[in-house]
Amino acid sequence: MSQDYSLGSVQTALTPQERFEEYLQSRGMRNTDQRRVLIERVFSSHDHFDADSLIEQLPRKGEDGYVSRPTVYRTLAEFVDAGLLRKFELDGRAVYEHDYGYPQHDHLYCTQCQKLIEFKSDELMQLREQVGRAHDFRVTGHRLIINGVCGDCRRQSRRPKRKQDLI
Amino acid sequence: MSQDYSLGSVQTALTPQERFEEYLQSRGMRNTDQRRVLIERVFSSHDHFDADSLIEQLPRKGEDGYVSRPTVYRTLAEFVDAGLLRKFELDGRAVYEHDYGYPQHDHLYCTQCQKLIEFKSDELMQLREQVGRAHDFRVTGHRLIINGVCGDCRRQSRRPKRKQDLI
DNA sequence: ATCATTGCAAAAGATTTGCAAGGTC
DNA sequence: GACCTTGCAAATCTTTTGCAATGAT
Repeated sequence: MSQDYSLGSVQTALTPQERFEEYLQSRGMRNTDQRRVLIERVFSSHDHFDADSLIEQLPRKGEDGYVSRPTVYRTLAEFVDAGLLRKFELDGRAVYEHDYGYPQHDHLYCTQCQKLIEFKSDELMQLREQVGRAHDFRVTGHRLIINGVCGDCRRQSRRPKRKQDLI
Repeated sequence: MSQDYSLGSVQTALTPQERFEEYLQSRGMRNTDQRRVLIERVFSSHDHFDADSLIEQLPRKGEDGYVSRPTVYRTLAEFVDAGLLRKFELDGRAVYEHDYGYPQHDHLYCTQCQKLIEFKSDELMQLREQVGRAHDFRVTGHRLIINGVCGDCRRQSRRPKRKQDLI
């Protein structure tokens, strides 16, 4: 039901479920089976995901616990609104990750295997404030993605080259 | 025909037009009226733009110099390939900016007026290498967008608050 | 003459919306 | 019972693609 916030988590009083309940009540919104199914699924593992991969993990149409595609999109937007998820764009599609109870970080993106690797940098936070000051700009957030090739992919492509492979 | 590369430009031997000619010839591709119209329009000012805003600036269907939408998309992809333009995503759509003869930089994005402000940071370049090394990752590029509110927008919203405005 | 390029129409992919039916408080 | 939420179907928005006609070398 709940999940582990290991790697660098932050002290949080409420579970995502509880936090979302609060959010709903404060807005006169209602909790439903679909919202419960989604928050359960979304917070049961700490992977990055997009709407499609989330839907793949959910019960199909006709099965118990099915949630329609529009409702998935609507609910993901609510999770972002509630501060539970963070959303960003990658190759033209929306990608989501845990926000609530999870520290600010950025990503390395392997253009070979599409893997996202998280990293934290305090210097970057300083840098963004400094740049903001220099441009009369009130900074509220940022998004940094460093592209390249991860170690695994580099090792895989470095297979011994025979004569036939050349040219 | 040509344009100024003022603000922090880099020494370049060829105009974008010439550079593109080279690119085309090296690939057995042909130059056409459409490609000439587009390169002329794209490099006549140094703004960021998306496909739609570019098309708005071009002659309409029936007029002289018209370029169809698919050709605009195809040609923008060629410009990116040729190293003339850089492409990135903003709010779900593709945005282009000059790359050829223009130095590496990043952006402040005003979430109020959608303005993009360029800035350069050598520290960021160092930081990205450092992070790469720490994660066994060969860095090939990055994209940083700092969000916030620009000075103009802050001043506009800071209108004098009278008693009635409060609460 | 050959083969790249264009414009058209249509497709595709991701996300959003109108609305009647159903569910929650 | 009031009204929020859902699922469906369809719309939207941006970008891409198949293909026959056109154009460049």
